[in-house]
Amino acid sequence: MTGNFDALAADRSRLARSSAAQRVAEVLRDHIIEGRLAPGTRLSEEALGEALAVSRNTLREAFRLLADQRLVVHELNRGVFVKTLSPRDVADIYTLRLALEMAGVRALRCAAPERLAAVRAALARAEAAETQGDWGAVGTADLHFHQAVAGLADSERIDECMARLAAELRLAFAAVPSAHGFHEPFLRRNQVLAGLLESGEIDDAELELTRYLDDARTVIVNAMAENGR
Amino acid sequence: MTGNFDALAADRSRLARSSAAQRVAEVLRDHIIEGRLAPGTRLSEEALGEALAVSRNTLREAFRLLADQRLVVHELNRGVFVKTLSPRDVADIYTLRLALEMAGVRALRCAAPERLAAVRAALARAEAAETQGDWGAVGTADLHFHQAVAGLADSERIDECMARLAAELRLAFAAVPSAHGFHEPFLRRNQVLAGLLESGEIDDAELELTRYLDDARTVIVNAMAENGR
DNA sequence: TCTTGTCGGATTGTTCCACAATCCTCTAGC
DNA sequence: GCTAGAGGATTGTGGAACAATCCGACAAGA
Repeated sequence: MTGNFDALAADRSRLARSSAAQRVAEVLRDHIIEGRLAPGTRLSEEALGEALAVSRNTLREAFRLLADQRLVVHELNRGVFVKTLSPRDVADIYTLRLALEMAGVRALRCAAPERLAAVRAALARAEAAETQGDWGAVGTADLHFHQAVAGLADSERIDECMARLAAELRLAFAAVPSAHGFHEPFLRRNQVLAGLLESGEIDDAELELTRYLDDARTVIVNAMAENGR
Repeated sequence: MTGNFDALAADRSRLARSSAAQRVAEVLRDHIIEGRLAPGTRLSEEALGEALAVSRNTLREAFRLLADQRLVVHELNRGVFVKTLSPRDVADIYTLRLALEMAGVRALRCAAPERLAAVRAALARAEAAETQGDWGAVGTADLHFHQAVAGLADSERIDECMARLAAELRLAFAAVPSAHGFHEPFLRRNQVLAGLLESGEIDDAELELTRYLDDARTVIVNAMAENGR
């Protein structure tokens, strides 16, 4: 029998190389998330293939990957377009977010409290970014914080869903004019929520989470209504 | 201004033509779900392309679509394989299911009760299938019932997640030996759950749903443990 | 006998090209 | 002003070729 290499198996993911399609998808993803590719932009196969020096086939595979993450939409015989979020989409995203994060909070009822380490760490990163005035980083940490909350449910699929939602949320964040003004109050409430989780006040945490997401949704939807038209 | 054709817009999806890749994915999906392609089977690009009379390019696109639905897994330079569900996967699926269906139930607290129509309809189909002794159809109706429960949340994304989970659950159902023995008790509990929803006993419905999913998970995991080895 | 190095076949990853199918725009005609 | 149709541009699909990679078999050495 071979020795016990379970510890190594945990790092198996680091072995995974990536295909050209995956790398292309990653590049496009970053551009979309950071707003360098505006929503609604048509992604021409020929133009992009030339720009990135990959073939149309490879590019099309990358498009499929991005469509998974709902960052682009694919219309038959018309091509792929950078996703444009409607206020309805934002509301929908927050509905799913509530379901997933609520599952995390509920799981804490009968789970070891040391699972909160990831939540704590994300919150700390957000606070550090705040002191540096880097509100972009605060936004990133905020997403990680909420992914950690959902992660309390200890479910790969929930984590995957949240990761996808996080990418979509980036698009939504792009709609708010001031990152500082938007994130600052919610960072405070992240701290409140984390406190409730730490002290085991689950009922109150559920209530706070519900209100938190409701308020965030409202802020973004209103910002989109003003901005968009 | 044009007339109000919102009623027609609801049927817009029926207009959507489909690409060859989508049709190929559908065919493969059916074969996988019905167990004609055993879990773990390697799907050779060359062999399948010849069997279905499509090019490798098209087939690879179909594989991407199936990978989305988690019905196949793609390993770099090794190809795609029909997904093999582990007991851990089943447990994970039920964790996400609980989160999504719970969101539906909770939404009923402040939603019009006529939203229950879809739930009622799915339950009726399950009962009709039972009287005909068609336990395969009962299984289908059971999935629709629970999709309808999650649908109470009125969220496209939740519906999409549930649809995906339903496909994965088909794989799990394949693990239980007797469709009758498996579905019969859960059909009874679907009726109980529906009754609680109809009468607005939301707290009890949440409790029943939690226990229901917990029991179903246990049954399937045990069946896999016996069957698999 | 067990381990390790190396080779070769088979399969996937990627590119390139060709052509059909479809969509969009623009124009001619009423 | 509106409709119908032509034309160009783009995507959908098929096919072939080569590179990269994996896997099993075989050989060499301890």
